[in-house]
Amino acid sequence: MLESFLDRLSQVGNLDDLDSAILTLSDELNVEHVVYHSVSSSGEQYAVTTYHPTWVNHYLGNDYARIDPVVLACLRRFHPVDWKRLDWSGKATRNFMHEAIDAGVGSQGYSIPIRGPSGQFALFTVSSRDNDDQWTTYTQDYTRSLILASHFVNQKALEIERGTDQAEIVSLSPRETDALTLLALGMNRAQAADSLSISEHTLRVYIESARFKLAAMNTTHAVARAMNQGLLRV
Amino acid sequence: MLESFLDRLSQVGNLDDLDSAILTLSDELNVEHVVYHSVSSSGEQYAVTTYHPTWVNHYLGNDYARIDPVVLACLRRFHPVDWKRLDWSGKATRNFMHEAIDAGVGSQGYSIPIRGPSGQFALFTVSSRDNDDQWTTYTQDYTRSLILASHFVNQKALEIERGTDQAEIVSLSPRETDALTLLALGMNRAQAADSLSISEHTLRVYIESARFKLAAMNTTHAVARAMNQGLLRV
DNA sequence: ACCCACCTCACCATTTATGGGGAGTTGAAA
DNA sequence: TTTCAACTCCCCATAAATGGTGAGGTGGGT
Repeated sequence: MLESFLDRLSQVGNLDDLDSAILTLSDELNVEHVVYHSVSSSGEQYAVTTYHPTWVNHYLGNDYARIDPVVLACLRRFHPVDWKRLDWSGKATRNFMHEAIDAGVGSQGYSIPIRGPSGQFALFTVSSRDNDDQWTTYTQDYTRSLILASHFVNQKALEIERGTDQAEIVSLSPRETDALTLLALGMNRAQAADSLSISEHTLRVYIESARFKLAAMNTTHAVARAMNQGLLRV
Repeated sequence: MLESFLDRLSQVGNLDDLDSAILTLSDELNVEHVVYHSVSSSGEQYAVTTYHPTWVNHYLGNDYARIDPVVLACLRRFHPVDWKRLDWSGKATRNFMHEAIDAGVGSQGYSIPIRGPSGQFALFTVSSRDNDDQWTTYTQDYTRSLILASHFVNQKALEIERGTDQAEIVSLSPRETDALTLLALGMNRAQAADSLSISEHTLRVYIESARFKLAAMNTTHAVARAMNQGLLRV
């Protein structure tokens, strides 16, 4: 049922094309609203949505991603999230929910978390005003299509964002990886050096060269960047 | 074409069931070999494969994941990886490739990277001894099935894993998140405090309480753990 | 054959982070 | 209404990391 969308997606060459391709998804997937929102590790965001711009601005202006139960749940899960199974108790949360519904967001929703290299994180969401039964049927019928759509949309978005989908090629030497890994595990330099059976001085050299390669200001930064780039098996 | 597998998967209740369900995939997906390999942030590994145990042990014993171009590429990409498009030059790499082929791995392969919450990373791989043309046709026909299979296998694996070990739900306060985020971006305490318009002393309190919540030995460790648990939007 | 990336080791001075004390306000949940 | 978590501010002493500048050996790739 995604044929025409996937065909169209393969023709997409820039973000504008992608925008309009994604907007056709609400028809193809038979829902009222579609949202694709990606955040890269460098903080760049890309979002396409059928929501009203007023709501989008309100959401961003209030930094609602911090309290939005959908976002919070997706950050912790691999499974797609059905909105109605989340915890909507709490004052701020319920207030947010009412604002969202008033803004036409739809009371039913289904969100798929997507994770890419270098700490990229994206959400693919569909929402409607169905009742519970309709929505249950819908999600059962469409789960696979939604997963595939989210996958291919994200793939295309990453492809466009950086020309290829290859992450920047920072490569650490084995020892540099060892050093950062042990530091990420909470050791100090003395412990890490001991664990690798090298002198603390030598360890420092690795940390410093890793810091340089990663263009990091300090050790914590280097570890954070290395983790974001999937360089550490912690 | 995945119907019977997905049916079977939904019945799976433990790792042994999952093992045998995955092993049926080579028939269902019409390939010689199937591999699912997951590494969680805490370092626990789970793997199922149709490869010969001798090869698996050899691979693990030599820590080949460090030089395996398939693994290295998947760590950097979102797109599935067709083995034949990788760079197999380099002495160690070519040596590894020959060993793999001799062990019956198959010269053609297709690997899908999968990322879950808390830094989980998994690979879903199929491989065969087809020639280039056969393989191109195969991957075109089966891409979607492979993506869906990888998704549902990983979903089930996480589900089982989570059932067995109670995932501790560490939650950081907004300020704690702010503090760790800025440190992860490379700021020192003075800069971070300045950026948040609070005193450096106050910032320290946040860092320390975050460190306590995360059971971290030091700031670097706290940032690493927070990132692994998807607590930071860096 | 040569180059370059990698691995290994050392000292000194300075900047930063950490450990251990306290204290007062606010706002939301039970 | 009480309780508790979160937010804000402060000092002192010590431990740890960083910046700068070295050097020498090995192995793989062009």
